[in-house]
Amino acid sequence: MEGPSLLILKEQVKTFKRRKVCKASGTVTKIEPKMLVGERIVDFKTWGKHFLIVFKSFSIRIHFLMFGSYRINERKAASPKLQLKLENGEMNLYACSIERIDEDLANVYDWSGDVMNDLWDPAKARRKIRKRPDVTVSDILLDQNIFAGVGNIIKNEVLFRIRVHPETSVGSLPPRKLTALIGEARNYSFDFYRWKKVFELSKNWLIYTKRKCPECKGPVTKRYTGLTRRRSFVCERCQMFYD
DNA sequence: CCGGTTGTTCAGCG
DNA sequence: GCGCTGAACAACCG
Repeated sequence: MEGPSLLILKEQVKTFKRRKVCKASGTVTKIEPKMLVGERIVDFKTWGKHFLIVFKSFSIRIHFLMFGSYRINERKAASPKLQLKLENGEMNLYACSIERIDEDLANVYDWSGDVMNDLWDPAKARRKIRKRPDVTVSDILLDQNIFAGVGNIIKNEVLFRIRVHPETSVGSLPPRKLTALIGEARNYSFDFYRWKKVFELSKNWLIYTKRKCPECKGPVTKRYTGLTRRRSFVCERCQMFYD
């Protein structure tokens, strides 16, 4: 689950804000669900792929990883990692990682590193990238310390949109291409968000899982790129290799 | 029905 | 102590 999906979740639970937890249960082991009972939800926040339930003196961090899912005021067959019953509804979280954060969130998260946050700072991202010229664009986009919220789908679509090959090292990018990469990481994330809300995300993929390039109609090749070895779909003709 | 994956952490190694 | 690799986990789709 990539960053934009968490913004959608945040909207779906906003009616639970300022509500108290009436019941809490689940198979989670890192926290004791019962400790949440009686606590009032102060806010919901996201940082990249982290979904944060903020209580008065602590927060709960949810990470959905690859297979996590949720239901709001609905359930599915599987037993939830965490189920919260509020005064006005319920939230069911499945197959996710759940941790308690006792520190002040301001000391844990740098909001300017989240591509979808109002405080996103592209110049700061650029400075971080400049320090690691040998890293591939594939790996740099997936680096949560630089582009929190970007996942493998966003990576693929951003690289096609700016016509850069996934195996290009960031140091060899012309300055304008680097600007485009940073800009499109945020820009495509918002397109992802808008399309996902209307169930048209996959319909709008240009390169991800595609077999034919939408531009030149040539073949799309599948590679496992960078140190992360994540899937990359690439048009070898349109996504020029700068090196 | 099996293979693959919108992701991350950690053990084990040299 | 480091950087690197691969395993582990998980659930659903095609």
